[in-house]
Amino acid sequence: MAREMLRQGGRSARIQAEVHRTVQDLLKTMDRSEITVPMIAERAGVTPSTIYRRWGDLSELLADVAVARMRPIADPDDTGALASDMEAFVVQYAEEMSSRVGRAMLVDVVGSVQSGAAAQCCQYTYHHLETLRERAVARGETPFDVEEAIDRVMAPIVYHILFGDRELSPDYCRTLVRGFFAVSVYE
Amino acid sequence: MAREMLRQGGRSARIQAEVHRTVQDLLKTMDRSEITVPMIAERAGVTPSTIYRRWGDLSELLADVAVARMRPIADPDDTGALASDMEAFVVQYAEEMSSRVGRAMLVDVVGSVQSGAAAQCCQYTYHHLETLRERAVARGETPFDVEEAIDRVMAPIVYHILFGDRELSPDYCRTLVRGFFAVSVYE
DNA sequence: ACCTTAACGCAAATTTTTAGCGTTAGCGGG
DNA sequence: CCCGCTAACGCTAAAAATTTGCGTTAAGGT
Repeated sequence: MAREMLRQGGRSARIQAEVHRTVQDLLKTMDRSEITVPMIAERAGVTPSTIYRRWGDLSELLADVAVARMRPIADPDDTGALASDMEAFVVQYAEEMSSRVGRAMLVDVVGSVQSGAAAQCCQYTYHHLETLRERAVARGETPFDVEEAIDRVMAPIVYHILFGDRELSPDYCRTLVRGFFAVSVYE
Repeated sequence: MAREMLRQGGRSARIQAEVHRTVQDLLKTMDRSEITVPMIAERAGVTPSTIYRRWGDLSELLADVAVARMRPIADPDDTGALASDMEAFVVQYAEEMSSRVGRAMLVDVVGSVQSGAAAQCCQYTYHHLETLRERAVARGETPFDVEEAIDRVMAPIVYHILFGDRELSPDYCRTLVRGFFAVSVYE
């Protein structure tokens, strides 16, 4: 997530927004491996050195853009019950992330050792699951352990996306969720 | 894994071995982000163009080296019982892969879209687990589902390594293994 | 309104990557 | 065992990307 900006407004913010938008546009058209910093700079109307100084290199920039895209814009859908809430959330997550660009985003985020992009990314999913949990509690349903949900449901999905060793059908996702609720094996 | 070599012996093989060895040496000394192709080429005694032509770019080369390093040299230890076999295997895997270079290897492998490095990598772990399963069957123990083991045990470990959101203590690994054997939730 | 300095643009210097071309040597056939 | 074919390499020049120095612009505080 780049570094914390000391100056958050004005020109600096405009450039960040423009560069982000340009990268997202390019990702629609071409493959991640074809994108270069000078290419982004030209389309965004900035000089390459600005990008290098601010983000360090291409992979950091891509990771920054990825976490920004993954930032939740809304809470998960409320379907009325915990099981269906989580099912919907997980299926949608798998669908988005198993796409060509989705996988690339995960790889970029995970590849960003610095800048805490990886940490930020899994904070987002943690937060979503926490929302589902609180919602369940408010409904009077028996809650669940968020960390266990990550291990039992999210982790397998991410694993298969990254290693590409298995198709991620909605059915498979639902099986994971049902297995999770069927029995808790922690503690 | 580069591309299939049409010529597998002689000079070509020597160069591959020398480049691999050089990369591994460099990874001990410096960070992955500081390594460059010309740097590798010089130390390995080859011209950079050779590396570019053969591996394409740095990330492909690093992924190639990573899978080569991850190639199993021996079967997992035989401790006499399935549960302890898997415990030992998983704890060792977590230890190796959560290290600085181990994590970098995973990232490189996962980042290598082409070349099937990712597929090869998870084939290795699949094979190891399959070995444990066959061994268990031979002993007359109740076998287990390898894919379920990947989902329930390996996936969480890889997830936490890549996102760095949790310490991977041996205790945590053992909890995963015990939870896996305590109950099967598939099918 | 003024001051400080983070962040930028520009351009030169450096490094990395690509591409052309001649040479070396692995491997199969005679 | 020797020969021919060509994959793979080395070398070099050109192209592209990255780094760096320095002057300029404009946030954000006083």
